[in-house]
Amino acid sequence: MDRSRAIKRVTLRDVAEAAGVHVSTASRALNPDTQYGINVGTVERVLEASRRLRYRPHPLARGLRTNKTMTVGIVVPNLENPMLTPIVVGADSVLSRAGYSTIVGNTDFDHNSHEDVLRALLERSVDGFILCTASRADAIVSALVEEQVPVVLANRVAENIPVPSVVNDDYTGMQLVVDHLVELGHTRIAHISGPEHLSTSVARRSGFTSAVHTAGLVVDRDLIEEGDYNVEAGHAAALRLLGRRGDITAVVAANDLIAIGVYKAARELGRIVGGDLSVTGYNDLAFMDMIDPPLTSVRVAHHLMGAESARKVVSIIDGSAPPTAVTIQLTPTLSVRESTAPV
Amino acid sequence: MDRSRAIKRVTLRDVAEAAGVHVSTASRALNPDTQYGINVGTVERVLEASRRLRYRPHPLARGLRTNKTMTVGIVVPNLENPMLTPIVVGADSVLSRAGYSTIVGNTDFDHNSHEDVLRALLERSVDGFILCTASRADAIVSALVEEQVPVVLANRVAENIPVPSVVNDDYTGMQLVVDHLVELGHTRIAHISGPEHLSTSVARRSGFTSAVHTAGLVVDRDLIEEGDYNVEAGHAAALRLLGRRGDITAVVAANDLIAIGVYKAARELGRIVGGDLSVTGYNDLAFMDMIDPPLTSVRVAHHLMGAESARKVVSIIDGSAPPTAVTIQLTPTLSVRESTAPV
DNA sequence: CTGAAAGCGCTAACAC
DNA sequence: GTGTTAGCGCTTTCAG
Repeated sequence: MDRSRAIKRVTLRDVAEAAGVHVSTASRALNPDTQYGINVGTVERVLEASRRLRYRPHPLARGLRTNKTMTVGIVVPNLENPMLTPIVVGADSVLSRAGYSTIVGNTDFDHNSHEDVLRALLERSVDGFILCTASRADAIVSALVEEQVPVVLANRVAENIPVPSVVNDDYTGMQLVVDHLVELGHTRIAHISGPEHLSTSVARRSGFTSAVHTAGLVVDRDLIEEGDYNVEAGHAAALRLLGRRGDITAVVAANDLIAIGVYKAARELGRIVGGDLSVTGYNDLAFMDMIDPPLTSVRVAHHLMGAESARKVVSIIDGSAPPTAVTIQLTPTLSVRESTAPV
Repeated sequence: MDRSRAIKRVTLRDVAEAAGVHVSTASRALNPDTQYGINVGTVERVLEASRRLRYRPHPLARGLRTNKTMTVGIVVPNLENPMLTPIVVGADSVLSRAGYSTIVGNTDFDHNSHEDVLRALLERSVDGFILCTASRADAIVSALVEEQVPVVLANRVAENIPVPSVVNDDYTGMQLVVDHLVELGHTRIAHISGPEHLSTSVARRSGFTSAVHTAGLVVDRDLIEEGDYNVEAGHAAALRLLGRRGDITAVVAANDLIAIGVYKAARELGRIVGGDLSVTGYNDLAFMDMIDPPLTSVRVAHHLMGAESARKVVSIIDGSAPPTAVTIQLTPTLSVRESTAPV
């Protein structure tokens, strides 16, 4: 019984008594924002006592008073997707350094709805959110922002919602890919995009078409397919694409999972990836250099994305920055590997 | 200002007033454990009011009183390791269903020490821990257990510490691997183990030697190398191993990352994986079926591992099970792929 | 500059 | 059965 109290807590009261002052004085002495009006000697005594007794403020008690919990929720569509963990880790790194704890919310598993997960976190009184789950028109995000909850979007943006976002420059990423393929001599370049309701899909798709256009190539409507961001959808889309257009020499996939689906389809159709068919991915997940053939992919600064999102949400929470609708864009690079080859 | 209060909280007081009873009565009526001694009519009225006002108890206030926060900390050595996320997701799924929130602690990044992370979580008043970070002789885990903090170990066990664990049956997993190789006719089978201070390394290694022995083969000392659980260590160990023993036809790696390191070494030495050299991994990470050649690996029920750990820690927290030193072993299976072939 | 007192929202003795 | 009271540990008026 009373297990969690086995380590008896040192309270502010203990510190105050040890320093020979009142609790309220101790409280003020310990808080940098309020210790300005306290005798230096008193402050020193309280600090010393606090150190000696190893005092740690009780987060719940403090939270109850201040209505701040020093936790932020980071919500991801699927923690098992290896593109999301670096974002979480990057965010957690910054947050923990700033004294915040990170609560991870996973939406896809168990069919937890996005809204349920957010509600649950909100009830837990998180101080703010980093959302990797926004769709382009996201009513839930919109509601959150309207309720003045500190929110930062990562990876995806939402349209017409005044909220800061930290994303990859997907448009530029696609330019890199297309330029690379054009340099290799490709002229029939296809694209398998992600679902239209996600901003990444749209940005990558328009980056693709614009780059193809700039290269002086035709952007044929039937060179574009849409699929979900997973292997199966990539597989199906590639079968459709390569089935109806035998002249395609390169497929630009909107992410690595789709690219892997393309690999499977190519194998079934007797096409050689890195031989008569070039394939590119996006995100440059771990192991993409180990698959067969190693995948040319756009490297995204996911750690930085998480870190920047965290910095942003912290500054909004502590009021040092307004929650304005800015978008921080991170610059991608291209990892060229054997899945792309000259025509 | 006062952003987080934008959504004005409905308090128990509001519910009590709406139901025409005292707060304490409302509290009792709402708590299944205490509503036994309350008029059914009263209970009904309170419940109705609570529903109507959308009352949600304030977790901090409740936690301050009860010294329970309904959060558990799950600590992993590296969230970006794809073998750990399914454990986290499996645990989170069970925990959230039981009303708990999950706080993830990541130890490796930023050189956060194991102890620092645990202390931080403990100060946040988590109700219990799921640790994927235990070493065989872990003083920190030992201290935690002594302080009567509810702890469950996942994936790895600690020796001589009375604490429940949920792990894979690594011994059996290795039997599967060795039996498979022996069936293919291999007689010079090498092993690259993980670091000795981790229980998984020891279990897999002894499973390996015992199975080799059972098959009537010699367990040569110089057929075994030790390395960390990562690609570089696997690479280095494989170079040493294959360098000194040219007759090796199969390498059993203690995990998939080591196996990938073996792939690299084999390539450098002109050996063909799946041809004149068979290689096996352990964990069967995502994409291991897509690398070149597809890796034969031991499939571990990571989701289940997380889920079982969560069930266990919850039952310890709520007192329905004692924190006895039991070990739950999960049965692995073998995913046979092209990295293993007849001699 | 510091102490006293109130109270965040809740639960749990203790009355009646 | 239900109300009264106290208090979890902290911050923050308000006095002095």
